Amino acid sequence: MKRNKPKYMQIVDAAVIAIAENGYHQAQVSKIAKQAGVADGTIYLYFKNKEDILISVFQEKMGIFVENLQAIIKSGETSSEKLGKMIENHFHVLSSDRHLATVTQLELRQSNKEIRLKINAILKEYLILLDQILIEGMLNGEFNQTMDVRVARQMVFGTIDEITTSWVMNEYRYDLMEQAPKIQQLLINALKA
Amino acid sequence: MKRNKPKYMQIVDAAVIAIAENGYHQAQVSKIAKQAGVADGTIYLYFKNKEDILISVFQEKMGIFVENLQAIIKSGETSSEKLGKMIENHFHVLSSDRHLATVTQLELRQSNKEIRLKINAILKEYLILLDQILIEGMLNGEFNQTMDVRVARQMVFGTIDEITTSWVMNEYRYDLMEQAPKIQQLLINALKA
Amino acid sequence: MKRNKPKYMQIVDAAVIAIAENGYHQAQVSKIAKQAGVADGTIYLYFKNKEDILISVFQEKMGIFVENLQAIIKSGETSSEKLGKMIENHFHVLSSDRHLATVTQLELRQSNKEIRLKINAILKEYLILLDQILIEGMLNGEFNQTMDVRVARQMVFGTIDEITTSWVMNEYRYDLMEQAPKIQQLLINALKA
Amino acid sequence: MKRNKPKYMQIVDAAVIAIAENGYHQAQVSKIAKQAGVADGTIYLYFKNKEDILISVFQEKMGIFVENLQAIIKSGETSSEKLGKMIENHFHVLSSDRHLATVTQLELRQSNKEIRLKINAILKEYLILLDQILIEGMLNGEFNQTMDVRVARQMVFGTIDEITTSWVMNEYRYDLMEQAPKIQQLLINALKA
DNA sequence: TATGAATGAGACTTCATTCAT
DNA sequence: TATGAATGAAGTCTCATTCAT
Repeated sequence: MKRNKPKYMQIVDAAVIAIAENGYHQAQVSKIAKQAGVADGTIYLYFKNKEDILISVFQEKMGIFVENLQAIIKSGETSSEKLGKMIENHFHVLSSDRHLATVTQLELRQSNKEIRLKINAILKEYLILLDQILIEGMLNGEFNQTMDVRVARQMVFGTIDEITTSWVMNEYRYDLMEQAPKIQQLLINALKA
Repeated sequence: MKRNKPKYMQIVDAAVIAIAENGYHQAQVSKIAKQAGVADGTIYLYFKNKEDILISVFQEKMGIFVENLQAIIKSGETSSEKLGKMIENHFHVLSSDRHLATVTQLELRQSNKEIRLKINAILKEYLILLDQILIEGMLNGEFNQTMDVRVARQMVFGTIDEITTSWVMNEYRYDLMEQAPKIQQLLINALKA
Repeated sequence: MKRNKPKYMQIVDAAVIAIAENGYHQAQVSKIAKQAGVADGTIYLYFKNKEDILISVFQEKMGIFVENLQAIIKSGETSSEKLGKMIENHFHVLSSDRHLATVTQLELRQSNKEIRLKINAILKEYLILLDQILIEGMLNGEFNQTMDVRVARQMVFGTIDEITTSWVMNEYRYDLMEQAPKIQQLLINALKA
Repeated sequence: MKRNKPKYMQIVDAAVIAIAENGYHQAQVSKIAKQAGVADGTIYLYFKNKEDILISVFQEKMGIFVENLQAIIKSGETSSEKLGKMIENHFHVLSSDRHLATVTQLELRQSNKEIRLKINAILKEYLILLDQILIEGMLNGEFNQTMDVRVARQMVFGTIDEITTSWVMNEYRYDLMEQAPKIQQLLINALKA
């Protein structure tokens, strides 16, 4: 299993840095290899092609969001609290790694449709967990029981994503974490029964 | 002024079609020229370079949104009604032109950071109008007077944008206009005093 | 029609020289372009890819053999004389253009199976004409009427080809044309009734 | 002496299979190693480089032809009979090992000029034996005493080689051995006094 | 002897842009 | 204005070979 070998994550991390610092189209395989401290050819012992690196970046990093969110869901609080914690977690992960934030919010979106479809498939796992929170809240009476879950999920994710992207495009000029309470309030207001 | 000559819009429209049909990275200048019925070189009599075509596409098409929204704002209804009409207008324009929807929601986002910054600058005009609606609603007591306008605007725009993008990625399988009332309800709920 | 434009043959001829002088695997597209006095990209206005250049080389040059052989067949002599003239023509064309001889006898044979299959298809036209001579000779009683035409054709072509290849591999050290009468005699002896 | 160690022939045989099954350019050292059941690096304990493997393949396999032909020459029959037996032997060896036939007739010819020169040097031993048969036949009056031995040899070898190559390119669709009598007749006719 | 992970040079092709007509 | 043939820079990936174990 390639993913367990040390160089796999070494290259994934190098890709994040290379893409963040050079931009998607200027992050040539040779730059990623140099950043990772390996030869160009070594990349291809761990990844099928350049596309595979990019998808792996998203996959590995998205894993952090998903794992944290799974823990949040199990935490046995109210649905509103879970939603709030999800937003905090999302902002926290990206606040702590600006390279990653730049890559996921700006650079990786420049990839072609094929890659973006694969990225979306990975994202789906995260969105399913979000749906869980929403449905749970509807069932336990916290959230509006007549709302359309898909639309609600798109509102929540769209809001989080837009806020994060703006923060990156504004070059992290303000504190992303500080935005969390305001958004929580707005979204919970929108959803509440 | 180049913009008033007939071939200017002819090329802009051709670009929308070429990009929608071939994808951003496969919409070479020669394809746009062919679609417009002009020679490759002619493009450069009207546009500085390829980037200039793409920005012009966004600029010309965004104008429709802005003009409509200006009319909506002047319509003298409640802020909630204005917000609702804005959403309807947004969905209506994109529903009526799937090529344009594909281009703005999917393809143009593959452009590099520089182009997207310019696109964002054009978008700003639209967002300022949205801010106007929100502030007006806060002043007249319809909306929560303590909310952060920027965050509220990002929620509204992020939600609209995410819903539209999902609709395009799902290949227009459902009716976008039908989503409007649900979103209006959620968003007005979120914002209301 | 690309083939009628002057640069088409210019590139084909440059390819023969570049391959003869550098060897098949060292005849990069950039070398062919340089030899032809055009930019690398210009090659791709006339040829689909590198493979297409190589096949075109064979096709265009093989045309000379075929045209000459067609004239020989029409010349109204005995079948033996036609066979003799075919051999002379074959040797004459390659004697007069050592670059071409090197390319067809040595270099082009290093190409992959796909290219070689296409080359063989082109060669087929030549071999069909050879079959015509043989069959005619069998019908008019000059050649053995019980022989297997395919085997006879393979003997004639195999002999010519082996002699030419040896001549090239021996770096043209002897006069190829001088070999013709000896081969004519042997082959006509083999075939005669 | 490396050649006597068991892994030497193991690798040579693996190379024949790997090249026959994958084609010359797709028979990477790693594939040959895998087919031989050894590590890539082990190859280099027995062979100087990849070229050395290919030449060794030809050398080892050519040995069969040469040994058989030496026995035929010693068999004390007429020169015509010896020539006939040579053809039969040639066809028999390749008929019995289609992998080998594919490799010698098609794949190995894709190698570069340098390798083919070395292969030709190995082939020379075989051709010298063929010359022996021809000269003997000329001296004892069976064959035409005025013919050019080199040309005659090229005719015989060129014919055999062309017939075998065609058989391989036609994917062994007909019986190679059945061709032998026809060729014997044609060639002996060509050579006879 | 044997392994196999790591190396790194090298080439085909695309496409935005130019400029002679 | 309009044309379109020509330009040429630039990047992904393969694979023979090495060498530490």
